[in-house]
Amino acid sequence: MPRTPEQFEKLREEKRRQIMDAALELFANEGYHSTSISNIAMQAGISKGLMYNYFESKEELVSSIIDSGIEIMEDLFDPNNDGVLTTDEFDFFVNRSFDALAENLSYWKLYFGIMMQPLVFEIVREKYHKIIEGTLGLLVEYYKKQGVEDPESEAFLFGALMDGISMNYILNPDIFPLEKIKKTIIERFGHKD
Amino acid sequence: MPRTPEQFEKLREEKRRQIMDAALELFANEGYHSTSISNIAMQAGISKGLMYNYFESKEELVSSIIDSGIEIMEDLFDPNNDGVLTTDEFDFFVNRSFDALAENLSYWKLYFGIMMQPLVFEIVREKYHKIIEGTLGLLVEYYKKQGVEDPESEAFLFGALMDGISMNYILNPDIFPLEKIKKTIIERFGHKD
Amino acid sequence: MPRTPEQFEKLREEKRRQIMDAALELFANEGYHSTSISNIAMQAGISKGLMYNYFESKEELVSSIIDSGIEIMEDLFDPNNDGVLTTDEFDFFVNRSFDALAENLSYWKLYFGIMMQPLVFEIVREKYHKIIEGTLGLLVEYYKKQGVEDPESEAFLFGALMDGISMNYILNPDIFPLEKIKKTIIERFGHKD
Amino acid sequence: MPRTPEQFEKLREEKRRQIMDAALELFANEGYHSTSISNIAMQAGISKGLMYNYFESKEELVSSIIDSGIEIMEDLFDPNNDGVLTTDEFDFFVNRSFDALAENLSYWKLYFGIMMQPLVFEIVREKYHKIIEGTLGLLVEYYKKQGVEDPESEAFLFGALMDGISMNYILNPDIFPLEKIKKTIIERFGHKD
DNA sequence: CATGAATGAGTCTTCATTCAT
DNA sequence: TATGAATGAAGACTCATTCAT
Repeated sequence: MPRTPEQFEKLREEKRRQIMDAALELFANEGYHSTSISNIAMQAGISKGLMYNYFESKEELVSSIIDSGIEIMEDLFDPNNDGVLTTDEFDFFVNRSFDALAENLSYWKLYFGIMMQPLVFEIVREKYHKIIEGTLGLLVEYYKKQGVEDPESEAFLFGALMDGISMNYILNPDIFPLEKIKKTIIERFGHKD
Repeated sequence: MPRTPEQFEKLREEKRRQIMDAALELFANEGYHSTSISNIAMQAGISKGLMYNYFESKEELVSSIIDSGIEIMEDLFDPNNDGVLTTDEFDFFVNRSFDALAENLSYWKLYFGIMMQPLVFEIVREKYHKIIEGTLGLLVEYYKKQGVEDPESEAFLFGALMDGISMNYILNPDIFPLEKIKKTIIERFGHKD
Repeated sequence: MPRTPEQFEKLREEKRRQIMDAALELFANEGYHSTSISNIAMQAGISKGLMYNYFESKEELVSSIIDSGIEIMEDLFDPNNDGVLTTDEFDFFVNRSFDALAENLSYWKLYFGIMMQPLVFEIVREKYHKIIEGTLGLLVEYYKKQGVEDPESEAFLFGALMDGISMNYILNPDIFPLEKIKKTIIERFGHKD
Repeated sequence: MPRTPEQFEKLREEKRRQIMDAALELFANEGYHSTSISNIAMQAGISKGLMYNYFESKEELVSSIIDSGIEIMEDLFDPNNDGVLTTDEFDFFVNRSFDALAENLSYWKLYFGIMMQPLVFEIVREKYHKIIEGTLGLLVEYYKKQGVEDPESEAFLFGALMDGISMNYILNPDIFPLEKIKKTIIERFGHKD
């Protein structure tokens, strides 16, 4: 009695997730280039060939992982989707960002590792660019409303700070005082009065 | 007309430099893994075999490049080496840091690219850690003197900010308003009164 | 309402034919090695696994296709099976051969493609050898009766010509003047007086 | 004391030839797809990797072999290059063609094997097409001069015959009466009076 | 010192075939 | 009977490194 298409689809989705999880773990901890398909297959408990039943190539695999991370990221910003950031939303955004960072350390390791690799994955970088630009726009509007003198620079500065904090936390999660920093950020970069 | 040992040493050093420059250029623009020894030799105008006369391996080559970058970095901090940072020295440090960034973009691309690659360059990372710790110490002292409430967090924050700015500038040197940001940094993170 | 064994057998035979047709199409147009079982299954509208229910292996599949083609070929020769070729039968043979060629282009593409592949299909080749030998014998007898000086050579020549024409027509069906050539053949190689 | 560029060039050319010879042998006897780079390297007495020092890919290798065969082929036709075929040249051409066939059996096996493979090596096929067209043109002129009624068809017929003979001889060099056929060809297709 | 030919382990990928359901 | 997930052996190709000259 053969499985129904629905059963197959469900199995496929689960296995896909399983492979992506295994791959993310390895990519994050060993680097994309240093992780072989063999490694991934072993970690996922499957055969080498099976990976290609789920992903067309190593590149599509990492691209899928990144994409699925992007979705998380998108939810982070402007939760009610009205194109405007309130102070409460700003606070929420900072808090949520760092929570997400701590919760998905592997993903962010991979993300930063890839973003800093030249040439590779221009596609991925383009996707991020769009998100970043959107966010920057939101922030500029926010700082304008807050009466900041040079809102654009302020937005850049804040963005850089978020990146820097993320990077430092990723490299040294045990030492970096994320919680304290979080508060400071909100005070000094959120409410401009 | 045999050359003196000194002349030999000088020639050797020049050739080493020449290879390192070629390699840096390629590593920064194409990535470490995507750059082959062949590429480097071609770019340096020498033969593949000769490279191994100057560097034991690809890894030693990249390690040497990083090391030589570290020296530049070391000179940046605490110029008079007295273990104390004055406000003028702080300003100077910020300015010099960003100038160095703009001047040696390739090197910093490589540096960030490698720092985010796990496992591979643990050795390199250790060297950096030492420097960072030293610098952090200096900053903490500085902020203490400036009467900052939580000098340690402030030092971390400042460090993260510097990293974040560097990273953003590296990824988008044409867009990122480095000069404006530089001034803001000095105002907001240098003089605490 | 269970089916009778005969119905089963008929269904089986139909499905077999369906798979063979799909495979022939692909083998002929993409080549044997470039055609995967997946491709064939897809083209035949069945699953990969089911294919193995009807054919033991890819090789048996192609072998079956060839065999079924051989049967057509056998009917071409000596229609009344008396072991002797009359001039009318000769004419008929030439005409029928080329008609069959034009009608089953895919099959002949496959046939020639495989015949020129060494080693792989020795078995197939042996079967053909037998047919060819039989045909050659018939032709030799025919030319003897026609009073040709060296009937054996003439038979070889005629055989080579038929192959050559087939090959050229297969490679360039649009350019090759099959109809004209057909007539010439009959005139120059059929009636020797 | 390093080798001079000339020495290197000479060594390279020799090794290239050595690899091509090994590959031709295998391609001809086992088929292109059934011959692995490993096989070729073993046959040539070199390592797998070295092949790629001399040829960019398996396809470039076979393409080079074919190209070098084309050169032989080109010399066969119209030896004095005046664009006109005399009866003597026609005889010479037939003789030379079949001599070349017998001498380079491996090459012609490969050639026919590849020509009958669909899709693969369109490039190769295009090169041949040009040669064939040139030759056909020559033949048409030749038959016109000889007063043949339909010179174009005659040229096609002759071309097909040459191909067919080649094919049959390749498949059965021991049985096929090449010498006799050669004479017959010249008599029946060379001198039309 | 200098060259580039040579090696071989390792990489990604394909695909005929098997098997649980 | 029918499905497609799973396997694993094999293939083309890359590249850091060594070595004869």
